[in-house]
Amino acid sequence: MPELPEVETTIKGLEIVRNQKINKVNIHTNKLRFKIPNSLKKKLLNSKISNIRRIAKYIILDLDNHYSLIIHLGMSGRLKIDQFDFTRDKHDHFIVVFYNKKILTFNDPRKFGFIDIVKTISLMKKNYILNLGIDALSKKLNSKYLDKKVSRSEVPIKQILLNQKIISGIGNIYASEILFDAKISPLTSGKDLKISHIIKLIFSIRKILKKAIMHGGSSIRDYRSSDGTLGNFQSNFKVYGKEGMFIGKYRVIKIVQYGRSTFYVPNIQNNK
DNA sequence: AATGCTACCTGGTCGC
DNA sequence: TGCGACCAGGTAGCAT
Repeated sequence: MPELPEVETTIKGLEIVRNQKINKVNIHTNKLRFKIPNSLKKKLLNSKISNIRRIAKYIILDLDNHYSLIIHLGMSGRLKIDQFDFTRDKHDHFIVVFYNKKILTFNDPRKFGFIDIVKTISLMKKNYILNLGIDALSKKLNSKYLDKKVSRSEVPIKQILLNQKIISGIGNIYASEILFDAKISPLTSGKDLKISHIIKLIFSIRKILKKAIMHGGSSIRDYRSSDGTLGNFQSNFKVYGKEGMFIGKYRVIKIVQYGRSTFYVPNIQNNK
């Protein structure tokens, strides 16, 4: 579910617990993608959320005790905020209760997400953070950087967009949407991209992701931001999940690259 | 070093 | 209505 826009939307919904102090922590599932650190509960209790931020698709909750809680939503993870009428749902793995009665819940049917806690000062040394490429919405993402990264690569651009070590934040849905917007074929090797393609690509990355954030994240099946609002970007997908539909006189087709679905319109995405 | 593939896990949908 | 096959937003870790 969660690509950069969904994570960004989730984070906005978490603002309600900024500066709130943690009263209780319940861990119902010990192992998600990784084992939840034994010390996690102890470090969270009676600490206060001092900052809420995003690094790529990682949600970072900085605490006032010099630790940071890291949450990754994986494929199906969600954070919800409840108050008063809370009942534990299936797949609610991790529940944080604040002194102001707000309740933060991590729900993840497929358990591909994870939760970690580290000293804030060593956050950037964590391998999964350290190896991330430039954030898709960072101003540092420019044509010089991207060209350097891809100009000798045989890998198709669709796959390059999914490579978090090059650009972080883009996932399988927005990769298709971005390439359609840029009129670039997903099959194009990095080395075959001209600098003009790369400039267009960066423009489309920003345009598509910002638009998705404005719409509150995507809505594949039932995506909701943490305050329960339904994201509504799905209606704005041009090609993702639209196999067989027409755009003008051309059909959207679906192919599989590296085991992932790609949707595109060959006649439009012709690199011209 | 780069790259391609599998595994992790649950649930929804589709065809029979 | 039931059952199996297949698909789904991500990425670590392995083999090549």
